[in-house]
Amino acid sequence: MVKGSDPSYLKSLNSRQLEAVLHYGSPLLILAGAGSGKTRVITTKIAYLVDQQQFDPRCILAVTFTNKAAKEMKQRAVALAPEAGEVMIRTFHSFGAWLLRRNASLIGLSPYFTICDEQDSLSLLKSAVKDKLPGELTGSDARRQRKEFLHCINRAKDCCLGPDDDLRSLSHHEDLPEVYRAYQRYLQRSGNVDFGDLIMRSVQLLQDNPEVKKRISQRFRVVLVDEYQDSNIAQFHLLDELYDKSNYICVVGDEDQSIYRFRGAEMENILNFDRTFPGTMVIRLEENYRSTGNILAAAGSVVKNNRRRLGKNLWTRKGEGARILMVHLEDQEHEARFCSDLLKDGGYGNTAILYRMNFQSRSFETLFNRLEIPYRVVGTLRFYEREEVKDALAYLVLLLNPNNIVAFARAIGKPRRGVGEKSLDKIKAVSRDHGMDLLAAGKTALDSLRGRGAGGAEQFLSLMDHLGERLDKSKPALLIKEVITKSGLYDHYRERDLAEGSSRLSNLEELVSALSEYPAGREGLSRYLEDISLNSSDEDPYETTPRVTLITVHNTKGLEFERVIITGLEEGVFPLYSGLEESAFPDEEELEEERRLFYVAITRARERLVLITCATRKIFGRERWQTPSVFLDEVPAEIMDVYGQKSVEEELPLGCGVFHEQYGSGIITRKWMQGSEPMVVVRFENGRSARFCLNYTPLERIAMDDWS
DNA sequence: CAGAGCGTCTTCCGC
DNA sequence: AGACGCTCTG
Repeated sequence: MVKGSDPSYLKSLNSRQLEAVLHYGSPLLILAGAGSGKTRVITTKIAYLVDQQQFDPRCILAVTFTNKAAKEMKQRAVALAPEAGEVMIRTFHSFGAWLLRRNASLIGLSPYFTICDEQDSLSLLKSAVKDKLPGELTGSDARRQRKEFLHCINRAKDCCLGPDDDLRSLSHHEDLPEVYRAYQRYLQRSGNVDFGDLIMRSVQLLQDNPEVKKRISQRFRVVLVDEYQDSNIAQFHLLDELYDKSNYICVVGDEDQSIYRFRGAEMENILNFDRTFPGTMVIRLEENYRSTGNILAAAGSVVKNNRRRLGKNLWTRKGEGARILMVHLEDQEHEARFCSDLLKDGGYGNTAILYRMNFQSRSFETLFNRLEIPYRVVGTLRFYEREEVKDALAYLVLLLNPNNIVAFARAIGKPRRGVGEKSLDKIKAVSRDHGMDLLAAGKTALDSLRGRGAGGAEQFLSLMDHLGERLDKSKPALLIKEVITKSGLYDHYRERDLAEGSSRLSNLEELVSALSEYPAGREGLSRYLEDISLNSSDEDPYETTPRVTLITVHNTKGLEFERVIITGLEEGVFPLYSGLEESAFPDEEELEEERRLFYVAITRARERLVLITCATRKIFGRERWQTPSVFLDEVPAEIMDVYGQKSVEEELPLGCGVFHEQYGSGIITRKWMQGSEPMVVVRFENGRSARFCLNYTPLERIAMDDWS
């Protein structure tokens, strides 16, 4: 079986990596530290299986976390062994979509079902709740409540729980089951699934249809999972359904990099893997090829404060490298200015500026635009989430799936045709009562529509008829072109561009060219729609000028940069306090997740690491005092250089003990800015409180033990 | 039914 | 500070 000599790609591996590549048989857990050559191991393993072990590539399934990672994995595997091109490499969600489409009829869906994003989900939920609980959710906080419900529903799906299951661990809201049920019914009727459904319904499909399960688990003899630390319970179930004792399963992950708890990731999956799959072999990859010694020391010293971990020790053959730079600044404008100063060395392409929340990019963008520093912002406003793009696509979505309520409402209402809520409700009612799709229902309801609505609806429906006739013959690019011109969207957006100085028309042109790569007919269109709904990053591959990268920490997963600047290292920002109240400190689990996030951020750096903390920051349009992140204390002082001084604020954070010459010892209970004057309220030992301006009143910081 | 004007509440992270 | 949704008016 095995060819005469080892292929060259095995020779460059270290012994642990080699062991992981060659292993076969029992379940395998690879604990791969940051920068330990994880992707290389997986791709080599794939290549080895198809190239040396003569596995049929179609028997191998590799699951990644992002489409970008999937793409990269395939490229690298193919570079090692061309046969790997046939291996199925997908994200969990994309695999779910594949499985559901092939078996759509078994679960009462058209194979052309559409995957809805959060916006679509919210609007579906709105209609569902309106029918179900009239008047219930119409208050001023209706939107907030819908979001809350949707959040719970998503979490339920992450756990594979349906509306009839016990949901009390998620929310005690008594309406949740009913809202969930109504929402699911709406999704089904509308021919939609959401992200959670892609996994949950796949699990159900396999559980309810033994013959499908048998077929699938016989096909995929080898299942590889990357980023296993971020899998959720539903994904675990899916894996469990695919698993068969005669199959080979291998998961790769790093519990220290588990950063998606907020959307249902379950660290227990990786922590318990060896118990769940008896006979598991565990291999640790601890040699780091990315970062200098000092950077690894910082990372290790931070993450060792976490209790929930399996533990590993990263090491490197590189030297200590440069010291870590820690910077105290006044506010986010100074933060941006400091970064621009660092960039005077011209290292645009080698530098990434990391932040916890997307909106933090603003101060950098403003300044960099002014200074003409080239930058790219990773992962904001996706192209297909733009209003005009969604508008045009709604017509095509509706062609493929004429039950799609969201797309129907969007398309018939944009541009304005005089069809409003009333007319729409009539059409929906006809569709429901007569069991016809929305386009057919529209025609039936035409007679009963009054006034402006009638003419508009008729015009719209005849356009859809015309497009429908061409659906199977025309290329998607031609169809969308026709949609844009004949629907009136072109005129609509030309006027708006003129009025607002925007460039939405050019986005529509971009849409046409994006579609031009897809083949004619339903299949091509359907493939395009799936690609855009599951693809997060659409980076321009023709990008050549070196640019600074502005990116959230979450988005840096799997990336590395020569120089990394982590900004906003302040209590409440990083670690983020999610509660609305200032006092909503994170619990231990949340804090550990934030710490892992910080760990991920640090380990993105190859050579240089800069940590920035500001004394004040504008949040929600209000200037707020900030306290340096607790994480900064966890980086060893002996490998850091400190720039800038601690401000008055940092020396006297909220809650610290202070001494006043006259009044004695007390504690700071409030802080705010009065104009440019920093003010505090101190509660003294005798129980009395007093207000001071820090510029005029000397307060000495003391340890709390001194007086309490 | 559509657009203007106004009040609200917000924004973590993302497949 | 800005987006969004709701209300009011033509």
